[in-house]
Amino acid sequence: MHAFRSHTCAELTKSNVGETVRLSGWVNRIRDHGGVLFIDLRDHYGMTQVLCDPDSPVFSQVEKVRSEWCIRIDGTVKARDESLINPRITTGEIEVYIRDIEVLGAAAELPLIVFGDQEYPEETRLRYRYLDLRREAMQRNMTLRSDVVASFRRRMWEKDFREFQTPIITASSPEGARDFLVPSRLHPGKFYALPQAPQQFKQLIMMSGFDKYFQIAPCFRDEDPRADRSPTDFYQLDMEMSFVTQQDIFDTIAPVIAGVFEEHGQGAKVDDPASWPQIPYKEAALKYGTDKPDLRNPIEMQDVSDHFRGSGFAIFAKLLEQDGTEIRAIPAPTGGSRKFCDRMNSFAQKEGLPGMGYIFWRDQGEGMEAAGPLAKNIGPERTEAIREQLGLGVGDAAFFLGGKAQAFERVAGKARDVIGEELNLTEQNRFAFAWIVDFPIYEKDEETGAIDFEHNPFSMPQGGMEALEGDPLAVKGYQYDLACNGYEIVSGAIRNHKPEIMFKAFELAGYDEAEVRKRFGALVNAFQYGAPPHGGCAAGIDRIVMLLAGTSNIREVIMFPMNQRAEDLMMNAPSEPTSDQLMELGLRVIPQE
RNA sequence: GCGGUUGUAGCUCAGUUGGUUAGAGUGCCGGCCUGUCACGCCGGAGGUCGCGGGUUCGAGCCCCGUCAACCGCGCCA
Repeated sequence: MHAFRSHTCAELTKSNVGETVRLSGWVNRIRDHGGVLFIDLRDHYGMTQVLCDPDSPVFSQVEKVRSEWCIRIDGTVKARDESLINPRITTGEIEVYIRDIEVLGAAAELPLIVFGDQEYPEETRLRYRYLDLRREAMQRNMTLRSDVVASFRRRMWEKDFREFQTPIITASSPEGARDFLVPSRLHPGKFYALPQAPQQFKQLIMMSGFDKYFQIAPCFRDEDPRADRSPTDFYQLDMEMSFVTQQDIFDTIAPVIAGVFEEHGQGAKVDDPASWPQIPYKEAALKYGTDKPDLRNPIEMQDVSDHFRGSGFAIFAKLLEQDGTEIRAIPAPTGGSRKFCDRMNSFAQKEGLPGMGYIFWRDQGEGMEAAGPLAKNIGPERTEAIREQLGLGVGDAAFFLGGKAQAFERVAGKARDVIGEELNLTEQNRFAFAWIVDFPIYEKDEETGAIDFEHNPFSMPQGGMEALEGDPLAVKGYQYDLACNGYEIVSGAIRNHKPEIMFKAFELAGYDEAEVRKRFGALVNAFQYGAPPHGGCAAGIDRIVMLLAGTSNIREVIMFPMNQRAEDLMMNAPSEPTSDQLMELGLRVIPQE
């Protein structure tokens, strides 16, 4: 017999009754009845009830066993009495009578209990990740992750993409985020960098004639984390194609994404990729207040500035006299109660805005009555015009935010989410996708007035060289994101493969040719030797798995994540180097305050 | 860097208006129990109330500072 097991803990059925078997696993739960003692033995695959009584030669040893000990048992498979069958486990028809036991690994008192759904502080979970990962939900999440990656690979291979690995220790590639630097021992004073993405390499792979590339690629960025953003490193399905238009990229990757969501979405509705809308960035900002809208929520915001211009509501009327200001309405069907409106108003205040004016319409005997502080101030005619524009009626409400879009848009978008959720307007059990297109290439720094790249500098401007001759802020790129349920899950572009357009694009952002050659030398050089038009995208693996697992915390789907301060509590990283290491690298650490 | 929330037993949490000896569940240790599957019953150990200072006759609770965790902003695809 095998040293550790003849079967897994999920395998035994009625058909094995009478057999002598060997199982290994962890003690999930013990039920000691004095005479008879039950143990739920657990492994990756499932659970088997094993039992023991004083007739067993090893009873006294089995009695000593505790939760999470790793043990091996030999025993006889017994059928359970009809009344004792446990339908909740696959092995519920049988149990194994223990005749021999070997303790493979005893366990000390546990900092967290594997069995059950008890919640634990993340600090504990991360410090003892190997225990946390034993839990059913984490076993499920990590298995899902592996299956999703496998599914992506299979779907890409089926489309004739090839997977290539690109360097991890490489040159700093200034793409916007902060680099992780790696000191060079052979070249004291010089540093490698970890790639923020395989961006330049994949473009060079296109230069090299490979046509269709993909990779499940680690990306490294030294930025602060969020619930949906892992610090330090994360994984992307990175892909690039030659001789393609933006639409070709969509047509290629959309079925891959949709397929993975169909396969692992547990029956949730997945919007048909052919029907995914393509929403210009500007329109998304207006309607949804974000470039990653949740389209399960039907609410669309509208510009209602005209109704407030010169109105009796002085705050808005005055605001509108300034340049670049507007009044935005968030319609809230079925939200027509003062209680709800007040709650949303205080939500806006908590988010740092002065507040959110509102109007709601209620039934008043012979007709509709508009209530709320705004309605009084602007009068019945304007109120009615607003109601008509927004298509609202009795029992509905509308919220209003004013000022420069930049100042309130983020909160407006968040309010839209909260309203949709609280009023049950946001559809459940659905994955709603939208391409966001026509991103601006440049943005203006509010303080300095300087023009800089809004995104990474690799995108082809729509209109090419000609477009770059005009107003930089009006230039759109062949650059796109895919949003799903309020998360950005894909980002990509048709690349700028013409050196002269590239130099011009950088010039507008204040970088001269020498600077571009220095920072993107490999690409610029390569582009001189017959560059094919190309483009691609990258899909966030962690975020996709997070959505499929139904969690909003990315650390639930990463095996060994960092905490909020980019520390690995389990491995004790980061840590201080030895002085020998520093010496060898020619480095000295400047003590911090 | 900034803001919010939280910090009480190994773990999850309660703790009233500032008032005597800080509680519960779970886990742990011991005892009883031959059909449980979140087994049950009895008993026990286990506490720097994050840390420091202050107010007060008296602080887990109020005040100031500080540290940590999470969430968010800035930042970042």
